[in-house]
Amino acid sequence: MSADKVFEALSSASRRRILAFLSKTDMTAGEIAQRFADVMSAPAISKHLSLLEAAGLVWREKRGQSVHYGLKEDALTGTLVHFLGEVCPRSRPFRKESAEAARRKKGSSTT
Amino acid sequence: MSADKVFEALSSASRRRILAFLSKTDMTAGEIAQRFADVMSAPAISKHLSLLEAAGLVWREKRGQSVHYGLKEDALTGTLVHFLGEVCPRSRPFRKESAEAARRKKGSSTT
DNA sequence: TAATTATTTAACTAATAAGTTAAATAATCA
DNA sequence: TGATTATTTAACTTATTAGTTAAATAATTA
Repeated sequence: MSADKVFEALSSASRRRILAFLSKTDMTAGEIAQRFADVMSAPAISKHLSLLEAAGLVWREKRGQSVHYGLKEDALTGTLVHFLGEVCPRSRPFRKESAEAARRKKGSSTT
Repeated sequence: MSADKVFEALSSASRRRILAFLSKTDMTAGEIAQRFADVMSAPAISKHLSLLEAAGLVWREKRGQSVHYGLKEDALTGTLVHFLGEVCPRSRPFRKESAEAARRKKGSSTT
């Protein structure tokens, strides 16, 4: 679950697309492979999923014949937010976004 | 300034260290090279800086003999926050971090 | 102008990555 | 058991990356 592995995993547009696809719901390897069949073979998807799992960004669970994969949102956001904290401790846009998120969360009580 | 180039740029631990080093203040290519001299040559640093600039993560300005580089925080946070929004629209840790950031910003008025 | 300093470019090497197809493994079902 | 389905592993190819040293470029100064 090192930052190295996370950023390595995120460096591929294919893997980022897989993560985005998983954001809606978890899915089997076959479903994911089918979704990207126009662009990549099933073994290629399988390798991407292994790498994503090694980076700690997805979980994997075998159920019967299929293997289900799901996003580990906390690992992803944790790493990126931590990195942002290191590199831009006082970034304006991040704080802006943060303030918005906090506002949405609380309703308009802080407005 | 594509997300592709940003994630590509961030995939290297060396480049992430350069970014973190630039977070304190901007610096000349020579100063940066000196900082990492134990681990990498000046031409290697120069290539990393070019790549970071191509990704839109740093600016470059020639002043006299030297070339100064500085972090473009907004580009970095913008890309990562946008990506998080796509992949984990309702991530808990991000919101938690967001709430903290908002709190720090406002003082303890919301506590 | 010649020498020095700062940085980048060129040419190269070694390692790694992303994809391929074919074969192996594992679970289910007739 | 044998066939089918789902997924992964193996073996391989091609392209890219990160680094190297040596040479080129550009600005400054003696």
